[in-house]
Amino acid sequence: MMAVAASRASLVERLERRSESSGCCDISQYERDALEIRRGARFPATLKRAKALADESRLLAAALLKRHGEMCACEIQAAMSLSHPTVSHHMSVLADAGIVAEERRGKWIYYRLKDRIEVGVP
Amino acid sequence: MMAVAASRASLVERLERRSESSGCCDISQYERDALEIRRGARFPATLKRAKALADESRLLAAALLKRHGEMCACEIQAAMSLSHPTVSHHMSVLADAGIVAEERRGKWIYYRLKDRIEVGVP
DNA sequence: GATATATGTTGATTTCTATCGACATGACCG
DNA sequence: CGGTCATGTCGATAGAAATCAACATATATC
Repeated sequence: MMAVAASRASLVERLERRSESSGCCDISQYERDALEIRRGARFPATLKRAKALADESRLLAAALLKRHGEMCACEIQAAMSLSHPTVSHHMSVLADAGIVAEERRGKWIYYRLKDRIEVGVP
Repeated sequence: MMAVAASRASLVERLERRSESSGCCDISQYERDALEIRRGARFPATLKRAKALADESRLLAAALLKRHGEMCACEIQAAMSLSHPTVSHHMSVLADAGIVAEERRGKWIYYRLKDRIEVGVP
């Protein structure tokens, strides 16, 4: 706690030194700025999509779906060369992030990419 | 090793069962497909960019840079509310992924967003 | 209803990554 | 040159996440 305060104090001084040479605002303005971005409508969803695509297997699944349009879980598993629980987990992450849509047809589960899934900077 | 072979064999059977109701290819075709995508020009760079943006602090830094155009390391640190080594590490990850450009001016380091940094599905 | 099959869930284990204190390096100034 | 300051690097630690065997649940068939 003391260490945090000391670190913040030295950061305040640093910002002040920089402000002598070019425009700069108060440390708490930066903090508020960050809070506003985090609380923005797009930030949490963007972060979630980025995390979902930040795994090799999951990005591969997305790329496969882009190529084939629609695939069954067993096909995705074949391409990933992983165990079925792992594939189930990964596809659940993609679905939860709004990247894929799933559809059950009897015993089989089919996946498709959704629209507007690119990760841009919010 | 034996477990892997048994698992793959059961997956082969599963793919065959599905192929009776709709088109399906051989397991090794899926494996080759995956290898081709991984080896593609865009896959590694896309994965790297996704990983870089998949951290709350780094996505925040990118969003701040989008808003302000250019920021000094100390300003980014103020917004992130993290220690300077952590900020240094994060900005290094973003630079390495080709998301930010850095420019040293004396003792100060300035960062800017690069063009075309969105993460799409390759 | 019993059995087989496809996939979801759980928990343990391993791997990966964010974080920071300490130290190192480079720029600036007197 | 010595001292100060900004940021890079290192190593240890804690937390997050990928992985799979075992178990659970849902669907299909006889």
